[in-house]
Amino acid sequence: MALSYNPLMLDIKLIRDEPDRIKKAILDRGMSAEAADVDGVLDIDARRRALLVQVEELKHERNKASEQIVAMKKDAADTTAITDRMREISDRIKEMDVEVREVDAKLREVMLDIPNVPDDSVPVGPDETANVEARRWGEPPSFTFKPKPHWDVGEDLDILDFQRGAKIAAARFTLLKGAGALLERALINFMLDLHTREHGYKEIFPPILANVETFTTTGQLPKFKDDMYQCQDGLLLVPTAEVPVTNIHRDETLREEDLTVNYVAYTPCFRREAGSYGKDVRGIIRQHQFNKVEMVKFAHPDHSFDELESMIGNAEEVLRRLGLHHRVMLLSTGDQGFAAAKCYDLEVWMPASGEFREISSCSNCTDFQARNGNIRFKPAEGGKPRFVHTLNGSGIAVGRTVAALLENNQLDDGRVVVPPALQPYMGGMTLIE
RNA sequence: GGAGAGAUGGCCGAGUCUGGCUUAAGGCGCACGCCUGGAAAGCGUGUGGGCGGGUUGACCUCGUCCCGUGGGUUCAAAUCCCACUCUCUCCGCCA
Repeated sequence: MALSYNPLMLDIKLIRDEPDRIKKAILDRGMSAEAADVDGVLDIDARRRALLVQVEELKHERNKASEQIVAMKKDAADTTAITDRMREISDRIKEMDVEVREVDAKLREVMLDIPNVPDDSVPVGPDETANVEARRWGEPPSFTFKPKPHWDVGEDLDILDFQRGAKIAAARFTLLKGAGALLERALINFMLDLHTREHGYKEIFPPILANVETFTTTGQLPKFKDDMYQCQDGLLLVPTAEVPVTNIHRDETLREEDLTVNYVAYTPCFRREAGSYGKDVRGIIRQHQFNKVEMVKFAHPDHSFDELESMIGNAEEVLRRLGLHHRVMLLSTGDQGFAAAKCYDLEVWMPASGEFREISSCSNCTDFQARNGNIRFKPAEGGKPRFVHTLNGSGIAVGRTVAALLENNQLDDGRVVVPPALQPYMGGMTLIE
């Protein structure tokens, strides 16, 4: 009976008030006006409101008549005439309720195509060529020999086993052995300890299967269904901890004084990687299953962009402690995700290929996901609840960190140096050999 | 997997059998006011959210919807019917 429709991505009122700004944002992202139909949204929204006025008028009439019938019954009066009339009105209401529901569904459908509005500080451009380097840390290591790609380093040390990973599961699954498995586990613990003890995050271990509502809040559904592994009972494997952790406070109203809420979670992540068949076929850069430590923040709208700076800084700190050369890229309008208002990528140096590779991505989704998931806070001063801003970022991708360490820290004899920060997590091991 | 019980506002809890002055009783909590040297007690007032209209800021005001979720019956549903979800108790199975 509830006519309110929930998942809207952008604020419909914002589209009503500033349609031109939204249209510009869509073009800046390199999307076509057909792909994200602002005028269509406005049109359907107007129809919806006109319909609501009519049907609510009828409902008002019905409620009044109800009181009247009660009074008449008390006087033992004949109510046939009025009930007959109300029968017709009720039928009409039922029809219109159906119409409203249809229009709501239609509105939701077109709204789902409208992306978040990029922040003013985001460089405008069509794709990654317009990204801006924010800063760079360290120096690329120098080698007296030709550095091997990480898959060769790993296989020669017998710590990565691609053949058996494929035998057990499929291509893009890798078996970690011995010091490789230990390194993976050490990195997870190192990252979690860093973020919980020094960066003020609360540790979470969420479900790794989640339902459709959860996936809808963060925007993976309905648009990216093909990249998700689906299980029975309507559950899906999470592609990142962002999905379950952002949903912790779905349909909740937080207290303003509790913001910012900082969570960090280690989970395995599962991605079908549909449509990336040719890419990164060797090594562990692109896997169907990989481990990731993820940071999630629920922030006050006034501070969310400061929180984004702090979050990317927290991700960078992982690489600094491991001594890995890296740079931070501010993504352009055309390269950032659908839900993001602003996004930094953290890229680590890979000496074998001589390029930087993404190892973390930190986004401020402003109120985009919060509206979807109805995640709000009550202002301490009183007044209506407002939507929080949600942020998420890798802190960082574990498998890619293994790859970076194997390549950057390899010696000419094939052994790999364990960075000091990691040694306590590996039983004092200083060399993988 | 089997059997049973339950889900009502920030919380507790009545109402459901017997549909309609229920715009959900009562209590607790909270906020403000009175009282007080100050406090407690006492007294009084107020106390959710969504959507929409009123020339869209805020405030105000009017309407509508929300008693786990979704359908149905009816002039009218917290209340009757159906399906589903979740919680609790017991049994079975299990790391």
